[in-house]
Amino acid sequence: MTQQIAERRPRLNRDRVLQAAVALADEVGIGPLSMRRLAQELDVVPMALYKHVANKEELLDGMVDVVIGEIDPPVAGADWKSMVRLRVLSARRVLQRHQWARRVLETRTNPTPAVLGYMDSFIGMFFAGGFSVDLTHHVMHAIGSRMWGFTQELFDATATSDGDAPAPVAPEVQAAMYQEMSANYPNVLQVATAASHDDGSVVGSGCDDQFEFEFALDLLLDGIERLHQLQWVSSEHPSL
Amino acid sequence: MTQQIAERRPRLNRDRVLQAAVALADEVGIGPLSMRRLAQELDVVPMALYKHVANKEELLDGMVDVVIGEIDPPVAGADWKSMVRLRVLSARRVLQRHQWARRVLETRTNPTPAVLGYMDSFIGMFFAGGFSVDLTHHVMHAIGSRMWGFTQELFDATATSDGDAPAPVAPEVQAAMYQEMSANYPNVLQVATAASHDDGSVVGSGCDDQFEFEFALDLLLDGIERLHQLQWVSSEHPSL
DNA sequence: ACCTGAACACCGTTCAAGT
DNA sequence: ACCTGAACACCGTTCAAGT
Repeated sequence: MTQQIAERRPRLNRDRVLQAAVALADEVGIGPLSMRRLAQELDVVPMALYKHVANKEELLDGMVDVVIGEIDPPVAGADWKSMVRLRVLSARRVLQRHQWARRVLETRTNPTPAVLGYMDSFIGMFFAGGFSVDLTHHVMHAIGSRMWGFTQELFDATATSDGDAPAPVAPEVQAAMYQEMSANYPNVLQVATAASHDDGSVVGSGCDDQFEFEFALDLLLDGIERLHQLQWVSSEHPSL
Repeated sequence: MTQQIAERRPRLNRDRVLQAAVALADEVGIGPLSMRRLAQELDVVPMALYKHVANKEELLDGMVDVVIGEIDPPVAGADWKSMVRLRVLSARRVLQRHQWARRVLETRTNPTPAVLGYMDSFIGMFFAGGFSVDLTHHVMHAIGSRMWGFTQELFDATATSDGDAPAPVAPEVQAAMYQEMSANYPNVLQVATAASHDDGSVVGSGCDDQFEFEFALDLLLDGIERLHQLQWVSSEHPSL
């Protein structure tokens, strides 16, 4: 009898905890994800989680590992540039499915095995392309978070803190914003309106995130290719 | 008499709150900065702060504004490339004095006037250099957080979460780490050792952050210069 | 071996009251 | 006009106890 009831809630284990945490974060965002809330979701008392995860930091580490596991492995038999490009765009798709993951990734203080594994195979793509260790090192820094398929966009319109849809702005408020912008930030306004001339909003970001991401990625990849062809070495510190 | 005592603790105002918050964050880090702790530092009950700052988010906004105020204005009469470069490096010095500011900046959900002002004058440097609105827009995205003098470095060794110095690693632990790295992450190890061959550590980042920052910055600036010279326009979407 | 309950030391913020 | 005190609804985590 009690066994029957127990079966309706299978034994907790690390994996079930992590999967539930990822699902919960996907649903409600990272802010409301607390140990207590997660426990509740699993029909368990908060302290039960601590048998499977040392503390909240380790929970977040585990969640990151789950997400990284979803990134495609490198495609075989292509040149380094397309391998890198495709991998980055795959990572991007994954991180976009788990909006919270970007921020959590940024707050990890030391890399988990999954993170190191990803970096290792990423570096391997440059090595396979004949890059020197030296150039590869600098290139990894230059690519930075783009390696994970995102860039640090301050104030990206899609990322509201509470996970709600952006609040609709009343027309008169929009007009007032426009006034203030044109008086104080004419350059910002010019760029913003040019970027969103085909959608209705004035200050909202009407620009194509994916295009911007690829623009910057290709700018970097082309620069990197040039350095590689020139057999650039850092010890000489020449102008690029 | 009571007036005498009151003079030893001058009236609170918004500026005093923000200055104290910045000083406290500089000292103890952003984690321990709570409304309660800040109030204590100001010899005041927590709720007293709420007369000068609507809530904690607004406090953080204000702190960001204080920091941005320390960035040098653009130097006059130089070409766009050196103007941008110098400004970014000035921002970098400021953000390095206030280590917490990077993370706080990243969590702002909508820009404060100081942020908009900085962006506006940043965009102005490209306009003054003859850039089209279109190219300027994409360039701003590509530069991203580098505009503020930092890049999103996951796991940078200087940023421990608690603000303590990195824990010293016992030699035998270091040896074990080396073993594990060479077995599982040979590429990471190769890059890491090459970068730190002149300092003692094996896995610690012995690389020159400033060099890496400028490497990536110049890679971008050179690519941007090339596009500008070619009068690149996004509507044609040519290969870069 | 795994889960529970009660407790501790924190948060940000509200409300009504004091001066 | 500004500051206070008590309270509320949350946190992560400890410890000792249950099964």
